[in-house]
Amino acid sequence: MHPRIVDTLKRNQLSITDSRKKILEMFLQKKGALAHADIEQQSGEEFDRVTIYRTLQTFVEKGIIHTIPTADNSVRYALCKDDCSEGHHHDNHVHFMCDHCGTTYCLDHVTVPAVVLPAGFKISQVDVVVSGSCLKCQQ
Amino acid sequence: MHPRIVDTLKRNQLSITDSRKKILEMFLQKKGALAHADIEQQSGEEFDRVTIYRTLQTFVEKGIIHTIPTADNSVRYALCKDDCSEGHHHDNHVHFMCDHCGTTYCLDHVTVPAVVLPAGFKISQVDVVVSGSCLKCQQ
DNA sequence: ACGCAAATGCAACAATGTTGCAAAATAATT
DNA sequence: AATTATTTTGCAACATTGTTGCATTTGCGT
Ligand SMILES: [Mn+2]
Ligand SMILES: [Mn+2]
Ligand SMILES: [Zn+2]
Ligand SMILES: [Zn+2]
Repeated sequence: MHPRIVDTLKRNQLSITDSRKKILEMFLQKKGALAHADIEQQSGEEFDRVTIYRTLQTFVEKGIIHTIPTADNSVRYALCKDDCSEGHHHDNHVHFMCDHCGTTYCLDHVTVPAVVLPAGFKISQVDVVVSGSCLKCQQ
Repeated sequence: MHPRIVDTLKRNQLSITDSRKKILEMFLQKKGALAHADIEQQSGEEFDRVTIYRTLQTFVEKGIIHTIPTADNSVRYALCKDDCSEGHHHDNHVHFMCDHCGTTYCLDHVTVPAVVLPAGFKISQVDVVVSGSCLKCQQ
């Protein structure tokens, strides 16, 4: 088991349960975005669907993972960097989704560009989601 | 009835039906994004849910409307400009969704900024979706 | 007006997500 | 370590969203 797991849960005042350990481990290993369905498949009947929904919700609230908007409106999740905390996400990087294999990447080193809007719009968050083909799927 | 309705349908080789006329009229009047649910409510039992799904699908394919990715992963649609055509959308403008009232705007005059990705990623589309509070909801 | 092609409505289904509540697991206390 | 208090889980039931097949209806070209 990944050493950071128990640590992360404790730091966020979450009790250490099997499902939380397992789901957090998936994110630490996979190193990419996961959808609810991915987790359900990979865990293979081990946990109830509802538990997975609630665990993901909790992780998002605590700033452990963030949601990723995608062009096809499917919900994906990925690990946050350390500076996210309860109710305060700072994941202002670009996301990429491969049209071919569906893999979703957090491009941590590509920050979202500044956007200038007409007067009257107050910006709270800018999401940039790029689609195309990824490294593996280049033909 | 809006004069452009029949024209638009004919130009796209679509037969003129009640549901298509009515749904297209909603987009021409509303001047903003519509969700499937909005259309269902506004049309009030007039059409079957399935017909609305199929009409929206057809309009997207023909380049009459485009989908809008949102931070909360709900599906919205808005009118395309005239230069979109069957299978070829050119709606590369920024979208704004108000956290307060939920209204979604096409900011036609704000083009999406260029994004530079690490080598290996081939870009086919960039979506920028901004959240915040809109003109009406400014406190 | 007629016949063909396309669109619609209905039913049935699938996928995704939410809620209430009793049982089980975890954490805190003695 | 045993007991109690608190959280979390699993289950069932339900809601929402979207898809598919097929018979019926509608629109369109002749
Ligand atoms: Mn990310
Ligand atoms: Mn738009
Ligand atoms: Zn790929
Ligand atoms: Zn608003």
